[in-house]
Amino acid sequence: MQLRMTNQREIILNELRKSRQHLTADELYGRVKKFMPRISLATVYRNLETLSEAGIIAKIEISGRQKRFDYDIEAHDHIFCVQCHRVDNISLERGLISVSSLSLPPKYQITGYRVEFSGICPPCQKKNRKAKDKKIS
Amino acid sequence: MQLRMTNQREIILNELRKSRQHLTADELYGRVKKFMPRISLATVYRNLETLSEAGIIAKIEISGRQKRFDYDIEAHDHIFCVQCHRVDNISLERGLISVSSLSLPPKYQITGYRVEFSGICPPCQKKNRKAKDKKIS
DNA sequence: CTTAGTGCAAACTGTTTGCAGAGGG
DNA sequence: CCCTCTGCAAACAGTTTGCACTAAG
Repeated sequence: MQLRMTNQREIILNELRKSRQHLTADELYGRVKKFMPRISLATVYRNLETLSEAGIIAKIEISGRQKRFDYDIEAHDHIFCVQCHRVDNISLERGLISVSSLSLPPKYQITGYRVEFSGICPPCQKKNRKAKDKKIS
Repeated sequence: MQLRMTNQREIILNELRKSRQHLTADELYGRVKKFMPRISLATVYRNLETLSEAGIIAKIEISGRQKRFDYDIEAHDHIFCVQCHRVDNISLERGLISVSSLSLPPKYQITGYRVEFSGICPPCQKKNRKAKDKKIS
């Protein structure tokens, strides 16, 4: 089963890459629709799945209800905003953590690990400051 | 708004604690129904939400589609099985990772982090071995 | 008594799937 | 031409919610 570079697939990939963000399927759907108004959400889902299986993009499972997709397939970690759920990359030294950091090693056959920071993103910090100012005045 | 210790709440809490596992809402529903056949799944969801808001249990967001709930509210990390999605505790030295481990520090106001190992759990390893043996013979 | 909690069904969100037709290679 | 991909609608899984009734304190 070989991949075809259809118009919709190309636009989806382009939009994800140029966004430089970690978008959900429906965020991407919104962007892609501007170029291709008749595209269906199912097509976006199917392509994101296909592209991530092919290793062209990465599917990331982060706290929150929706899956997000990453244009960057290098191993790296993420930080997400607890308020708006935006996700950004962080570069945490790989190798800092290893199986040997585990006391009480589980009898699992380890395949990997993920580190996920949480916090408040700059835009939300700004929003909070404004809201607070309003309250006071 | 104060908490009442209802019968259903007590059984849910008991079952989660005595399981020593990280159960999903419907796994717990199945267990609780044995004692209280007319309980509704919505009640289980509501109570898990309430109990975790009250800090009596912990809600954990791990890879996979369903949320799981943890009887242990101490800060600790998890490992999950990529095959059966079972979740277990791991003890990773807290303090190993800190904001200062981040090169290129994001401008986030950091609130925490989670580490999630993945692997194949002992029962699944066993299952795999059996399946393989069958194939060969 | 008061008001938090319950059971039920219906709504909702995010995602997947069956199908008939379109279009890439 | 073949077979992957598409749009559409319907199905699905997990979770939440409105409502009238129940029961904890």
